[in-house]
Amino acid sequence: MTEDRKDRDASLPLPPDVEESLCRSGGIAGLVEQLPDDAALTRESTVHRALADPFRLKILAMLSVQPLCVCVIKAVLAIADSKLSYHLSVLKTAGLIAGDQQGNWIIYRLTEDGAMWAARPGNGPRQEG
Amino acid sequence: MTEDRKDRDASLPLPPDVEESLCRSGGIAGLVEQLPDDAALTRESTVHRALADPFRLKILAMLSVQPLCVCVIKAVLAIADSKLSYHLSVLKTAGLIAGDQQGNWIIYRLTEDGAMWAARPGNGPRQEG
DNA sequence: ACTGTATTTCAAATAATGTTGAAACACCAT
DNA sequence: ATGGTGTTTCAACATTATTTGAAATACAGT
Repeated sequence: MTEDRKDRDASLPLPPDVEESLCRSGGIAGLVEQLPDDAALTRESTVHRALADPFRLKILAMLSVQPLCVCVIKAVLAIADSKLSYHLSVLKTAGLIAGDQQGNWIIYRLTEDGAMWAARPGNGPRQEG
Repeated sequence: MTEDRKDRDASLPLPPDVEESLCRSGGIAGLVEQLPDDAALTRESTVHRALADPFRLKILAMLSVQPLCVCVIKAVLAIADSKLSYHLSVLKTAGLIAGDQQGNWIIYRLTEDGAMWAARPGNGPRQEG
């Protein structure tokens, strides 16, 4: 399929170390083949963006303990309703949490994805090292 | 130390399910104790922010194969020099990559942290399922 | 229907991040 | 020193994310 794997490096001058190991990787074409496709990268960057905020990480950590209604989360975070709602919507849109209505309340819980991202090195209770 | 663990939930009305399991978690105070501290959350959100971009994830994936000079990364990403430099600086600032000068080139590689974050579910080569 | 509580939505203001092209810097070879 | 190549920095601009307070929605009890 790819006709000229190694030839493509020939077009640009490289430091010796890189040239050698790149050659072993199958040249630039070989390197590219080992990368995730763009859709996967976009999907993953979306999750990271959703996790790129301390409030949201804290929400995830809380839900990691147990499902909670908004009012408890609000009591812990001590932020305005609308602000909390915004952060919840970011997490929900990213597919990390889901809310189930129960009477007057909405109880949020981790989704399968959310649980996967919450259970991660550096996410243990309290400081890590 | 914490004098009134369970009393604090008494102040706010909760859905029965949440109230019960929250009680088992030691009330709101008990829940809070299980959360990472703010410094840890901030630190982690910083890493996620650095990973919240497809270009940067692709760079990380590339360096996960082998160390590379900027010109090779540029050839794969096909973006302007200054743009690439910006994204490299974000990753470098987050402590995920480091650059070693070698003659005219700068060769970037994953740091220990970078390798840890690059080796992650959903980061395998090509689509995941 | 009406009230009260829990939560979300909206639009406007602010802040943070990403992009661009030009200029600067660092290094090697001459 | 000069010139060429690889890479970064800068400032202006464009885009996107976050915060805020007010208004809206949804539900339960009366």
